[in-house]
Amino acid sequence: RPKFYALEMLPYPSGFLHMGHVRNYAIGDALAWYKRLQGFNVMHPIGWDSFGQPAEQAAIKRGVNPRAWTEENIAHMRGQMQRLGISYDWSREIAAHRPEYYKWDQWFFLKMYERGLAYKKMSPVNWCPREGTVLSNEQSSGGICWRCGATVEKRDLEQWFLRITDYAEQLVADIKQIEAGWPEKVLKRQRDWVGRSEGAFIDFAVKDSKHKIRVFTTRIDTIYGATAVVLSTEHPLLDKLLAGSALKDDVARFAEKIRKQNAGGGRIMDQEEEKLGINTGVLAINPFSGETIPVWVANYVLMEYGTGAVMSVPAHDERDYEFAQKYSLPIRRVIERVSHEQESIVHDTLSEDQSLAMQHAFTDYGILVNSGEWSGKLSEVAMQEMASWAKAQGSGEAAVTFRIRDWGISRQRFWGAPVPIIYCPNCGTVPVPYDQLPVVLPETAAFTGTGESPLAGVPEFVNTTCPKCDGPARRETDTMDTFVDSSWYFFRYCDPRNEAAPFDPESARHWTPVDQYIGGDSHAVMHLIYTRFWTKVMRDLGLVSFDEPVTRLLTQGMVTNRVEGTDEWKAMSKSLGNGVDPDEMIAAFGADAARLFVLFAAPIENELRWSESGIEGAVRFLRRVYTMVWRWHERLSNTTTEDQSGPGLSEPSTGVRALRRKTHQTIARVTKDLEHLHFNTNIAALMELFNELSDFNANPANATAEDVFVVREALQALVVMLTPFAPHAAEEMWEALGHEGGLLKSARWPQADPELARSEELE
RNA sequence: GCCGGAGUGGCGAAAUUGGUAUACGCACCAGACUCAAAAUCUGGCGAGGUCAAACUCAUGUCGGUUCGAGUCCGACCUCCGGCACCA
Repeated sequence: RPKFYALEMLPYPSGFLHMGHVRNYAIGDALAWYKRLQGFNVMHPIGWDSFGQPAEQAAIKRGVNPRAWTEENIAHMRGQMQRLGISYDWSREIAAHRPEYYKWDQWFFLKMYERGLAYKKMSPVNWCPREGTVLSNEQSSGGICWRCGATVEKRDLEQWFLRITDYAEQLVADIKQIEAGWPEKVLKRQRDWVGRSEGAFIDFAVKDSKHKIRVFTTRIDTIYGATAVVLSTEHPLLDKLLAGSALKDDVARFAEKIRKQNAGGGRIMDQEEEKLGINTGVLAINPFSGETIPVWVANYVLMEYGTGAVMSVPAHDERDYEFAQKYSLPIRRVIERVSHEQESIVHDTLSEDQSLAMQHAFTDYGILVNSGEWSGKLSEVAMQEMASWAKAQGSGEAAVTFRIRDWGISRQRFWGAPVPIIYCPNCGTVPVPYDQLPVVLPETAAFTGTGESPLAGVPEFVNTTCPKCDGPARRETDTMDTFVDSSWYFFRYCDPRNEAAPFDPESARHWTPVDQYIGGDSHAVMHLIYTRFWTKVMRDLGLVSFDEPVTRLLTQGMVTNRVEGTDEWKAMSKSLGNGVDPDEMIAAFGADAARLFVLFAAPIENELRWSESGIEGAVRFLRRVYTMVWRWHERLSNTTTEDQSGPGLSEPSTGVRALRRKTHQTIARVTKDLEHLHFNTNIAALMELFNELSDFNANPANATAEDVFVVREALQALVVMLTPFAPHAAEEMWEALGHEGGLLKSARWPQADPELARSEELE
């Protein structure tokens, strides 16, 4: 049978399912059931993202053992999933905190280390003071901790990184392979995050010096308008350029002030921030015009992007314009607007007045003016030619830069996969040999919460022997970011008990890529970028043969509830007191009604507003269908050949024709909508079919053979099509209709007869 | 500021390629059943208008294309989300 891989995002075992999980799993299970009934061989696995901060926080605050705490949570949540009746293949269950899983995190780390993709460097890292740990760039976006919201600080630490920047180009280019199946808003955020930008590096020679300042620009066509070169306060050339200068101390003081503002409190500057700068007294030479322009240092130039230096073109860049206004730097216009009527007209000269009259930077493309031999050319043309010219002159080249930076995976935490590295006084940094994996976490450690790696306080872990020289050595005490665990877990499901490899490539060839992945869009950049990166690394290791791990992605909306005493709908949470306990819902209404409601109440990508009366409506519907099935139970389960022969040769009655038409129209509509995951309209269609059945109003006691036939046809279709949304009820009703061995054995997804589904008008 | 997405009853929402706007459900109203209530069943339910109908007006606003526009085009308004000195 053809395979289908339906996957929901790996949950963190916090201890309790919330309604967002219920929605997620109801969607995945509906799809899994639909595909099974269509004859697919469906893999529908689940597991646990069981490393991470909360277990450690529980250990710090309440002294519990993180492993025991985690296992208890998993046991409880597994029970909740089973009460919901999600059809998972429990034989494939995995958990990230178990050595048989994280052994392979370490294995991948070593493979990357061998290939130079994992490396260590001293680096200013994003530091969350509240949690006492390092965060990745993604996790500290906007200068606040993604988990606790604390303001992130900068600290210098030796950190392990994965070279995701080596794959930046592919992470953008390969989007075209998945754009048909992924939501545009996710792809957009990924593109933004990778931040690919085409432009050029240009070298400005420094007057009376052998040094050159390299800038990055996307607008080389504006270079004749450059009236300054501006460096970041962190720029490494700064000290050399200022050696012996009278202004040296002033500049150093300025840089220190800015550094304090930015690092202290970790605040990321925004556009409202005032631009501050200082003239270094150094002069640079524009390689195009030969003009000499001043070199400034300013707070608005970021060291982390491009080269940490820019050419300042106030006439054609808003930031440079603002900076020039403040410090009275010249503003020289070198691009003129092109209008369609006058595309051939060149404005070669502009008066000084016109330039000074600019109220804003003109940032569009246009025609170059006051640009020497390039005057009169269109921006698009000039950019290419000027980059080539610069290269020929040895003063630059066309270049592509990216915003994404390498993935820092070091965490000064206990509850994670240990980085499999040993430091030997003689041999230096030594990778743990593969046959010594896994590097097992000790049972416990001292949880001080101070930010020191807890593993550093466990001598029997730290002290080891060097694999190379057998001398005494120390283990690395950092653990890995938990996003490592979730970057490849769905490959492990294919072959979860393999002890010789993360998975057998054969089994991955069969099951992957994932046909449908379902989860919240909060993972649009972090998890979904990392897992795409990891897949490309696995491809280069020969483990998989494709570039992209997920063919179709669905991002579900949040489940919200009214906050007591307000008109606000917010995501359910304990602190707001607007949470709904899935177990209580199951106890009060049943798992099927809860699942039916969350799928019916809104399109899955929309926010879902919780409603008690809504779920009661789902109960009512299921009860009505039940009642009808039981009314017909006896007549339908005592099948005679006559009953199954169809409406015979006689002219069918209007009512019979109408019911059959509705039945087949519904089958066609539901089948089509399910392919597009429009569960809300599917369920509405099933309700319509049921209403039509009610209107048909035949009495089982004296129904004709024809009546029995059409009622059976309609009820069977209804029950089978209800299975993805209410599997328990459907199973029971299927048996009541006279079938033995259950739905999976005796039921198939119904087929629509287009002839019967044809609308009345056409007859 | 830039980039996405969305505006349809009291509410969640439907509406193939432009072709009966408001399917389905919730809430509400009336009736049946009941001593009564709940549950259940039946009917009603965009607004105005009428005994009832006819009719008029309604898919954020203003224009346009078309025999015909929720849907297409132009301008604008509002809300939600993302990014935010990325050169």
